[in-house]
Amino acid sequence: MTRAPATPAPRRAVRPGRRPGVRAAAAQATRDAILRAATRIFAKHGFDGGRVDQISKAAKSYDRMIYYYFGSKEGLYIAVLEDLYRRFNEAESRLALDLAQPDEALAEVVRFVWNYYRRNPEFITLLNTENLHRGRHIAKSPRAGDYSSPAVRVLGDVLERGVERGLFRSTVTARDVYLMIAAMGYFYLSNRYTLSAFLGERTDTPEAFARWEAFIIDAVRRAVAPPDVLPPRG
Amino acid sequence: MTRAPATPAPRRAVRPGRRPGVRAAAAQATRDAILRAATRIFAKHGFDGGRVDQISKAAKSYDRMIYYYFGSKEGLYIAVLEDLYRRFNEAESRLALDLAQPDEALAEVVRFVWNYYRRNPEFITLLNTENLHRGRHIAKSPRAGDYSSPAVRVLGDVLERGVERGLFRSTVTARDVYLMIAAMGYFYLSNRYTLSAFLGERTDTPEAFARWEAFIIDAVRRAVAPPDVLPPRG
Amino acid sequence: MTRAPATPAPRRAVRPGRRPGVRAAAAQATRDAILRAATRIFAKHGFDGGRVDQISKAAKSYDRMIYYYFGSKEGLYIAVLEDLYRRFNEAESRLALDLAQPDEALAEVVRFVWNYYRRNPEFITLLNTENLHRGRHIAKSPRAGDYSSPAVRVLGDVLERGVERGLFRSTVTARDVYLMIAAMGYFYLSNRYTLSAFLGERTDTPEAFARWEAFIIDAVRRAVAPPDVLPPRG
Amino acid sequence: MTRAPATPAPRRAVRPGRRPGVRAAAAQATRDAILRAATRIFAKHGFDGGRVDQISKAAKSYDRMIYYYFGSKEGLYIAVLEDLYRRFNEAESRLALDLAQPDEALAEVVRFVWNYYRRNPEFITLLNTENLHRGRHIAKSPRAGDYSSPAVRVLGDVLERGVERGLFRSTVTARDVYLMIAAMGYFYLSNRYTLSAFLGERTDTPEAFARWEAFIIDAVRRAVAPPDVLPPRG
DNA sequence: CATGAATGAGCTTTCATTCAT
DNA sequence: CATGAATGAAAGCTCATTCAT
Repeated sequence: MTRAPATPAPRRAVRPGRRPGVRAAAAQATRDAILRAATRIFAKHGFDGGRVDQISKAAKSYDRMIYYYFGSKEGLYIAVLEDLYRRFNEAESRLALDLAQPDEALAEVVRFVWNYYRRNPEFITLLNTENLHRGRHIAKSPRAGDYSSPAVRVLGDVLERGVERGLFRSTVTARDVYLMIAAMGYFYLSNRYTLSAFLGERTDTPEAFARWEAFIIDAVRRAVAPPDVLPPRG
Repeated sequence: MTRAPATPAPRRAVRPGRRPGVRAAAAQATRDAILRAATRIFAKHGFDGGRVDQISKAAKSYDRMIYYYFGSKEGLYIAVLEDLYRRFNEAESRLALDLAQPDEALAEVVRFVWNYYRRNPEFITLLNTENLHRGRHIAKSPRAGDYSSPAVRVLGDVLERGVERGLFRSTVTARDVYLMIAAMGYFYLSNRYTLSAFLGERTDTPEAFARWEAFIIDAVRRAVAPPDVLPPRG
Repeated sequence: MTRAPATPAPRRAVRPGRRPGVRAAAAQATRDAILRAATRIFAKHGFDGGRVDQISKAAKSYDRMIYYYFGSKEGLYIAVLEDLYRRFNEAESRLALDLAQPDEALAEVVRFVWNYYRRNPEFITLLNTENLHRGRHIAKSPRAGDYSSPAVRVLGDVLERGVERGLFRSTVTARDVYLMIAAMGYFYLSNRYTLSAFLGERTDTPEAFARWEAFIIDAVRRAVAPPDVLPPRG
Repeated sequence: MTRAPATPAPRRAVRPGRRPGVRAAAAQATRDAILRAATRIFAKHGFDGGRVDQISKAAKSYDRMIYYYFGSKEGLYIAVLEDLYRRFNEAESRLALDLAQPDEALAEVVRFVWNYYRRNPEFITLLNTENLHRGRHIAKSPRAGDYSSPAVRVLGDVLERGVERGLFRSTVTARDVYLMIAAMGYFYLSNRYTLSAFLGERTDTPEAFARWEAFIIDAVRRAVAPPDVLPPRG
């Protein structure tokens, strides 16, 4: 008989409608430890480079438990991605802006995104890994559709208010501005190692970071500034 | 251990100071075929995910030849990166701009970078892979220092001319503008798969590409526009 | 990336149209040693019970070589079955009978089958294992159709001659007689271990074997004897 | 080693000398469900191929219960074999023959065995599996000796009566006739999958089954017919 | 008795690499 | 230079079994 590669049904740690007891809490702890370890190791080595036993060891658990809770290496990786998206969305949801000051609120969005990337470097490497795989794994997640960014909506409110007050031009979309913010922060951090070769200088000193943050804010403010402030071509 | 032994001295295909004969030409062809195949496969699967025998098969050669020419899987990967940088720098060097029209020249730089990324998708995935590994491999390349971007210098010339003519502000650096251009193009293409989940829309249609290119050009023009055109904060 | 379970193309040891050199001969020896070891071990422990590393060790080779030559455990098992059928058919083909003495020739067929089973116990256990799996593996063999028994044809000749001479009845088919011969020999040997429990006696002494052989011959002779010799029912 | 520890004392479901209560009945049901599931799965996949958790799942119970009731996988397998023998012996015991008609009674025995095999295919595959293991498991059963076949005794009576009446020859033993009956039925069913390859025809149609049953009956009648009816050799 | 979690050995298979013509 | 065979470590995954409520 050949081995059946069909992934067995993985256990969800806590069943709904049941108060978790001591056992269940311990189980949840095991599951969480594996998930955290996997996040770290997949972020560091990618999906192919991340070894199952490295993860289980880092979680002070056993290979077997990975299959018990997540069904397969891929199942674990998908769970890591889902958790990553969830945490990012949660963080974005907590973003509280003063809409009365659109220009400052805009800067605040930039700072939020930039700082999130800086404080969660695994966010970047995991997304890169997933994009290397052409989104194959996240596509398998049943929750793949739930992850549309709250920040884009918030940013839409900010822009709208700014337009009303004549501070912003009306021809930019929240989507494009959000992408710009994300791009400038993400790329700088994501590609810092190869950038050194291209630029011939350090890009990861506190001063360099601060300078780049200021540059992003400035560029974004200019991008949304009313159109008539731009000089004619030439 | 057979897996990671001391790397033996790899052969360079064509020894300098010797006219290549028929044999040497065949050898060069083999070497090139391997390099091309490796570029494709490492770009698709990453360093860990790319299999040696997949590469040798794709090159219609043999595993053994990879070790003959490149010493090891890592040696091959480094050669791929060097070749990648070299080709990119060559392309940048061919960039001919009309400095008499700084604003148009600036847009031309954006278009060049954006199109290079679009036409060479393996450039992006290979750089991402290398950054995942924290630049570990390219650091081993003896030619690592040679790759500072010609485009940054050219862009410096463009900006300088624009400032002279009062078209650009004098407080932005070529480095920052170049990073901005690169970031906005790179990120959009690199992260297209996960962006779908975040944005809930296609980002890879011809129209979407055209729109984003226009947005980048506009944002960059605004970033370098004289400072006094920006409205006061509020 | 998930592991690709697709079986790679296994090597045939000696390519046609090429005189085997020293290397090829050694390779063939390796392949043969694995095949022999696998025959022994699958016969002893079944397909599931037979361990890959047990086989490679018994063949004084390496696990890896099994995959090199046979692609997978299942591929090896199929090769074992093909070899088993081939050897049996070859042995049957060598069966030389004196058709001038149909009665003696018939007994000779019984002795041949019985002795083949006795001398090749792995033939029985391997067939049993394959039948446990409902013929799943042999069905995958491209040579599955080539194994119709030569002995049935030979037996047909014997019966025909006997009928002509009035020694045998004309209403039995070679197929049925062959099945009878095979059944009585095969079952006795195949089930000898559980038969002990049923019968409460040894069935594997030389005397017991000789007695059973004589009984089969007698029963088969009676089965083909002319119909009018049978007494009426009662 | 966790894999093959000393077998702990398994529980018998219902202790003798105690009226089973509700709990005991539920326990018995669990035990029976496991036994039935195990019979099915060991019959289908053999001992090595049958998975403990496949069995517990099929029985809608838990792995743990198998160890509770049967001590180990092997203990369960032995229980399956014991149950198999017991049921077969019970069925044989229910065999009621009209000794006044020995010839018909003989045919009845053939029909009984043949139909039992046909209706209980797991009987065959489980016996084959046990014979593959050289009777290792059944030898461990404390009840191994109790299973001598009632049918052999009954068959002895039939033959004796037939001899008295001059219908059968006196030189055949009940054992040999029983083996002949068993062999011809068992082999035909057990080896049906590989027989297709040898014979190049279907062996499992209703017509083929009926023909073979008739052939067995005829062959057995001829085997026990008085010796003088056989023609001289030639 | 039932049930979820834990355990660690061992399984099949794959990998990068080297040997020997 | 090319090519088939060999090598051994290690990968992902599964197994029977036990622990602890």
